[in-house]
Amino acid sequence: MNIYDISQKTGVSTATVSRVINGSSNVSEKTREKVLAVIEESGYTPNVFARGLGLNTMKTIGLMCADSSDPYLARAVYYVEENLRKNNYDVILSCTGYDHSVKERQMKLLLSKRVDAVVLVGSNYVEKNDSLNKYIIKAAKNVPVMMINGSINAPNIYSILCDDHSAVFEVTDRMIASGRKDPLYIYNSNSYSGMRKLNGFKDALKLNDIPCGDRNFIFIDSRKGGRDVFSVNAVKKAVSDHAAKYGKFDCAVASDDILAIGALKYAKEAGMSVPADFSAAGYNNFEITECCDPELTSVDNRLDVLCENCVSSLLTLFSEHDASIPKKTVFSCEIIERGTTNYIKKGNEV
Amino acid sequence: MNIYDISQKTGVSTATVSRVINGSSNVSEKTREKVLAVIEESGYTPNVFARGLGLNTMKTIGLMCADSSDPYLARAVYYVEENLRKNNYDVILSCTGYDHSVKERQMKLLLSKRVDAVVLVGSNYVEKNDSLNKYIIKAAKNVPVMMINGSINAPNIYSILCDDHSAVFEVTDRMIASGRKDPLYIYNSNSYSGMRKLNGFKDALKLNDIPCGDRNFIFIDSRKGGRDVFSVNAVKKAVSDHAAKYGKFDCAVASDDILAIGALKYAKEAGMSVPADFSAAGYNNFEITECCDPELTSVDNRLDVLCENCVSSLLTLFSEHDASIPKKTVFSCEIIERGTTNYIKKGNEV
DNA sequence: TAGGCTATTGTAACCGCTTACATATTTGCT
DNA sequence: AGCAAATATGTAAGCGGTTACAATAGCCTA
Repeated sequence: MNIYDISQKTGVSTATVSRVINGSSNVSEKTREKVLAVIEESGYTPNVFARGLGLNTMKTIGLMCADSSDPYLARAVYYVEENLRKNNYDVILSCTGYDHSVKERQMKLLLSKRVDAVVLVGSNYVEKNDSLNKYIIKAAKNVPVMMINGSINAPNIYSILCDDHSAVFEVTDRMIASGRKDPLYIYNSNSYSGMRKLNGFKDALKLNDIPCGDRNFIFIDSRKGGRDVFSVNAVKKAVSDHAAKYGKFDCAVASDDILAIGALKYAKEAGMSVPADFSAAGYNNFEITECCDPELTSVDNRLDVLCENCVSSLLTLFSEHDASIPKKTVFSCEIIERGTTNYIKKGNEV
Repeated sequence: MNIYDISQKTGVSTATVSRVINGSSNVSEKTREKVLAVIEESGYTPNVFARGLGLNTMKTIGLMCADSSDPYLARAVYYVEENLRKNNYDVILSCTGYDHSVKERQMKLLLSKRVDAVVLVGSNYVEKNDSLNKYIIKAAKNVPVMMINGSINAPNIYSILCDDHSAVFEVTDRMIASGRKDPLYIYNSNSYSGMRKLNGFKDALKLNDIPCGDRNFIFIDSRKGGRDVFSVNAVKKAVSDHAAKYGKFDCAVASDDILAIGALKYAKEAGMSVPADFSAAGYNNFEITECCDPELTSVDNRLDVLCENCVSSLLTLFSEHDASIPKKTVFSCEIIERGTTNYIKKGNEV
């Protein structure tokens, strides 16, 4: 069943059938109806390969992320897919893990499928001289690259970010304003956005004249070892070990909700009450924030907005030949206050 | 840059180049090397559309699920994608939501892309006379359909399940054995696996001569209303309302960890201590089980095993022309005991 | 009614690859 | 050396669409 069969059944040429299928205006109403009727009746579907061959596009975009089972990335994948599908684009998903050589290889595969664009989400493509980085820049010559929460400054690469720096700065600053003197920062990634968060914390300490050294940081590499390293209990142990070495802290700011919950668990076991003795704030504002007692203050980084923006930019790029979209778009985050913090300076007022 | 260019540069025919690319054995070693060298040097990539046109396949499978941001489904998506990619298959992801007409439409789209197979995950395609059901059966005539945690009995449709019935039965039975007299079941789906879980609970009550009526069930439809309905706090409220109407319960079995955590939150607020006065068990065994205090007993349903099996079955189907794989494969679950239950009959022994 | 214009339709080349079949080259034996 | 069989390579016909260009039909004006 191909376009020729349809043309035979209707008594018109394949060109006319093609015009009907593609909604060309140069077809008489009578012919259009006749053709559509036959197509409907015979259940004919155009062959995408043949079409792709001619047009060299298949309305498909490649979506790369390290691990689509990570709650944050899973949500990003969902939003991007949802928005693209609404616009009749398909998504080829490619989970790469965190190894750069794997990422590079899989991106090559994606491009060999002639995707119309590549979306990189939650990426840590930062190191300037990294081979992956160079490859991405090269690839962008053929196909637009959108980075969600990542950034490379090169032609045809666009980034969409949330203002992680400000968010962590603000969280930390409020923590200090509410009377905390000794903040701990727990982070899990040295990606582009990971670094921006880290600097937000450092800047807040600096601005408040709080000394800042090794004792103020715990790095837990969520990319290595999976759930043995990154689970709530693993984090609890890490915080506990850190405190054994450096002494107690009165609050924790974290780059992910899991980390903050690990810290809270440590605090409780150490006999501190929350938020009186120990305060904590997470990041991402996932459901898990409702699971602990008291509930976790967290940062909502508007992933839905970022993803929507990513897709609409892409569509603009596709629709207009010389369309121009911003190289970099930054959205602000929102701090969601819950029971693990008492930002209203309670400590000071009493 | 196409196969013809390569053939010109090497001085052989396009047929020979094609043979080299596809690893045909009928090429002399000398020619092969020469061709590979030119391909490598020129960075040539075969056009997948042209190839697909001839072969009518693109080594791509369609993966449908309701919501890839749901932790359970996200994990399934990840495992399936990972295993397929290892074997050089791409995955087109299609998130459908829970509306059957949308599912049907998107499955059509997937098939129009000539995917080599469709994987349906976490599906509730059960009602026999449903239009979607009929459509899937029809579609399976053209392309194999694998169902993970779903089942339709028809040619070319294969299901891979975990034994949800036994798991919930066992959880409930142990609950009763440890002294609980008044179990509540909270569930969120009337899908195929949802029903099997529900029946596991009912059977356990029956076997233990515990009366079983409306008061023993809360249904929270996770498919409607999203996080307003399905969040921990929403569940807490639902359980609280239910208890207000029917009186207190001494334990809860749930079809998802979130539900169990909601119940625990209710119990705590109602002044009960866990697990002395109130016991709970969840399902899926996600990280969230470590977030509550005490930690949540849950069922590990071996999603990784199911997904791996799904992919390897698919590969068998593709590789051998008349391959035969089981119509239905059932894996058993594992109960992970944590602090919210005291199965060792503590209650009785004291 | 011829001529000119526009709206509609048809013809056929092209997209880049695979592969059946035809042809050329080796190889192995007598 | 001569010949059959095995191996290597080439030719060209699809695969199923899209679309530039050509052809035709329909309509209006002078």
